[in-house]
Amino acid sequence: MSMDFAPPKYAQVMTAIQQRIRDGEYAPGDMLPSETQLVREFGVGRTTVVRALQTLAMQGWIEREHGRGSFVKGRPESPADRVRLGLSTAEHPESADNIVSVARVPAPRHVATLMGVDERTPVIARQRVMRQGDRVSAAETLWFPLEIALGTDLDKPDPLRHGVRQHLQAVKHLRIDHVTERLTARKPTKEEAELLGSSSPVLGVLATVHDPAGSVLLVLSLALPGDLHELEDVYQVS
Amino acid sequence: MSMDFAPPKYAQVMTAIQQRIRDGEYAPGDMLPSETQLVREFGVGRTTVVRALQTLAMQGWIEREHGRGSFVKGRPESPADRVRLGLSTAEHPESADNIVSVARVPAPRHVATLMGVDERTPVIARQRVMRQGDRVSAAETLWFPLEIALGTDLDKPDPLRHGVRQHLQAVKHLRIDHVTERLTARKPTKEEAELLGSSSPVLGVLATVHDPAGSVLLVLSLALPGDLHELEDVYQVS
DNA sequence: CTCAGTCACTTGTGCGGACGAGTGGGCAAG
DNA sequence: CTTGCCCACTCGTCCGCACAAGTGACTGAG
Repeated sequence: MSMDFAPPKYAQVMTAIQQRIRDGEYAPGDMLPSETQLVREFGVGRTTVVRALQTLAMQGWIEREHGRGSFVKGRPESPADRVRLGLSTAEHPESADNIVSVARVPAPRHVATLMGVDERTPVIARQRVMRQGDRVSAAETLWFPLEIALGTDLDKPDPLRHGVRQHLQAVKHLRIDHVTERLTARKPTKEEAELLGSSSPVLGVLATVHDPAGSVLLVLSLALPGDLHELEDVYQVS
Repeated sequence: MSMDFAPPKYAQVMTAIQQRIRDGEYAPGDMLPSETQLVREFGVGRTTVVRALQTLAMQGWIEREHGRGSFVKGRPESPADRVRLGLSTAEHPESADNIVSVARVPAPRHVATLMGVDERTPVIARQRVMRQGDRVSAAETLWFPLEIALGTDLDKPDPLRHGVRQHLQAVKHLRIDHVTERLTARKPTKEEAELLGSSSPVLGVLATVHDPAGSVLLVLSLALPGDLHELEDVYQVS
């Protein structure tokens, strides 16, 4: 007996209605069938229909007006689905040709500050580049506290085929919980300019990656040439 | 009889639990009282308790585990509460000393593209600066389609004491619904460099401001010197 | 004509009950 | 000691019902 999973009924009602909105059968502004009609159509109780509709309303698919009905709003805009630069960098797999250097170095001041350690404490610096065609499209340095890198391959110049995040999770059961990003416009450093082959302005991203307890797993510095990168963000005005 | 509003019971249960989490009575990781216990404590039906708990879970206050119980996660972090540069610019009141020029000019290419009109269509350009102490901390230009500016004071060089958003709302009942922002690093234009007194890299923000129907109310170009501005963003990793 | 009342319809909230399913501890057989 | 079963407890879902409250159209009194 396979007994394959049936999703709960309220979810079935939700996906059915979402599909009809996507298909244009229910257009924005239209009034949905009343709860009673949906009860009859799907053969479920009103509790179930109401739960489906209220969840859709919370997700922004529809609007409900007391005494009038439920109305289609459309596909919900992802609420500020900002690009997560720090995270995607930590997840990107490496290959042999994008690792520039891996070394044990004294922490520069801004990195030490973010890690909460003294300046010049030794840390692991892992420098990489991203390529777009034959042009270097980004230069990045990942800084790890020694105790994090201990026992991992993060301090070795071999490429991590599954990305930094996976490696930390698999080898030391360290989990990324949240990321703080600071973004500014600046001139590239000499090193970055050399790697990028240009000294025109870059977007500088400085991200601090934390575990659930708030400890710093790594600090990440990213230089994105302004002529190659644009960050987009859409948001609703309340 | 005043009959003042009592919030619905499920909301009362929610706020009671939220309060206890804020007060530390329920600490992160703690197991909440079971649904049955909450039913007894608040004197409501299980439906009501479940609805409260499920809503709290959706908002990120707690986690529910089938067969084990409900557990405190903590105060939910505001989900990517990004700085809304475009919107705050549209809301900022003006004063006599920060308006640089107001003129009718042909739309430059990137502005025309965003407005969906032909290049060189006449538009209103309203150029302003922001000051921090005695230094100019930002240069911005607001571009309005003629039909939007028509009948408003947007094309007059007098300061709008309540900001552009208020003015559009008050005079023409136009409402801002959503904003699209594109952000990059670049060199300032000659004009911007002159206003800013420096040609070091700037964060360039290009925001398109829409009404509920999707029409463009204005396009906004912002130049923020990189050495004065840093954008910060914190996000949770699912 | 105007206005208030009625009525059918909508959603909002709430209850009690029922059954399913996951978890974890205790207990007895092996 | 280990294994497997049972049982109490948890949350997940669903039902039918009830009443409150907002809306809008229609209707009859004035």
